[in-house]
Amino acid sequence: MRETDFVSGFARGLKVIEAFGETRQRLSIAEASKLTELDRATVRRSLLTLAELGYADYDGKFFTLTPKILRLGHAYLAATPLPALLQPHLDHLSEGAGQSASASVLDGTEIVYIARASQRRVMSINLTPGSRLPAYCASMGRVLLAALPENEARAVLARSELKQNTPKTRTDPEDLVAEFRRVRAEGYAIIDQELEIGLCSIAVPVENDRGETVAAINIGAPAALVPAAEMKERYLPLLKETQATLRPLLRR
Amino acid sequence: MRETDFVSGFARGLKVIEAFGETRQRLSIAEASKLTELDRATVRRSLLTLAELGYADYDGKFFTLTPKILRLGHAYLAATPLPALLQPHLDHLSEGAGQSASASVLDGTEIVYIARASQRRVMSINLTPGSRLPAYCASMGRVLLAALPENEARAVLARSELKQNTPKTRTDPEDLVAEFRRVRAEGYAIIDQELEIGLCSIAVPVENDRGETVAAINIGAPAALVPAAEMKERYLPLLKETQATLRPLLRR
DNA sequence: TGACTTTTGTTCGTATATCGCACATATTCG
DNA sequence: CGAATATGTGCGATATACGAACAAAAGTCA
Repeated sequence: MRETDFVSGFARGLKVIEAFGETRQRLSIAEASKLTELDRATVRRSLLTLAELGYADYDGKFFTLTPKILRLGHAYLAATPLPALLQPHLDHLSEGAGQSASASVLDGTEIVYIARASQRRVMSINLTPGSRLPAYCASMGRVLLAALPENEARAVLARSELKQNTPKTRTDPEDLVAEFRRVRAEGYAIIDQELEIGLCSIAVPVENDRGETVAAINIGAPAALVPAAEMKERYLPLLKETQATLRPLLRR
Repeated sequence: MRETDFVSGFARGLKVIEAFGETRQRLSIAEASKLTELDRATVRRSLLTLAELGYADYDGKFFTLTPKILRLGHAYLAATPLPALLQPHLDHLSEGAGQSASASVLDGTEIVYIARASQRRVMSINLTPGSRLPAYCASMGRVLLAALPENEARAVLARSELKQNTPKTRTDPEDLVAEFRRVRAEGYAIIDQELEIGLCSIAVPVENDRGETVAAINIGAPAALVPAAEMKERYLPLLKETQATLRPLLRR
């Protein structure tokens, strides 16, 4: 790609949109400038452009995103059949398990939630479609990484910041690669409080009719209610059942 | 706002992102150019920028959005507490009713889904967070419009394309304004196949502790299973219960 | 309170990047 | 093959970004 095939004004604007999120609902020009490391004048122009287009509100001091911004992510969710296809199965899964069920795909070193059926049970983590978690320490991430050729999985780990989130978090690349082999062989991954104390989850791949992994689904539960040792016997059958139901529905 | 406070390259890029969606998963440069009415060279630069940033894939012929694009809409969903707060209540509602439950807010002449709990039952409409429907003929839209001062509601109607979706669709502004009054007085709105034949729904406002309407929630059902006349007795109590549960949770 | 410091928002001139056109090239299809 | 359609590129006109300077507001402290 040539230098002139890049619209930096567009790239800068997208960066500004991403500066929201992370619990930051309202941003002043100066705050957005710091977060994006862009010049205040530039950020101001981007924000005013967003406001002019109706993607943001401006009260003279703070900018707030409007629901119109959802059109952008929705362009993906609507255009990709997968999320809509998975949703009812997640609802079923969630109801059957009495716990939250989610679906995600891999994007670089992170998993991205594309659909979710939550339960009333309050979890400290607030996940919605579009939420991201590091792949190496999430059950769906393990499943998705295990589906990659091993050198690619290693490359992702090399790019990942392997952080020790809890005392249980596994951060050794060789250890993780070995776990990927086990996941591939046994068809599921369990995370026991590696992401957050008190949170366990179990995931299986969603495969199309050719056996290619196109996403992952999981069930998450509080460790206090469901010990990691019980995750497999309680939820794996449900997940496998959903997996089998989905396979023939996924053509390509 | 001065002329130079607008970054047209950014605005053009956002338009290109929105060209996806509408069931269009893959777009060539020429297709995107037609949809956006932008010059091919411009669209090409925007698409290559998206690809360079990882928001799109390019196989040399077609561009496809990647899950990374969800970061943009997620910036709103994560920053706004409302969707996450409502989700578990929608799940509860959906489970209790055995039908899909949704929450939305008003954006101009349209309602935007911010959370949803769907049921296995297959509906022709595929709704996800970010989906949009015309407000005048949706149950949540009626509720949200009824919450506006009457002159504002009239202004929205004036800007709306009041389309006759089905023989049952009400399109007369005066008739609609009268219905808004009834909705305000009785606290709920029912749509009987005005949006689509075979689809009924009932909605109530979600109010904060000051009584201001901040969103709407609804339950939708196939007319074949639940006649419009039964919607009220079957689902209104559930909706009211949820409404009452939510009110004290919504501070401001 | 009032003077001083720091932070934030806005404006301006200019160097630079982008736009859209026109043309060149590539691909598709009858 | 030739027409039609799609994509890539060079260039002049135009729009944008940058950094600095200024203005205004907010915070700080005696």
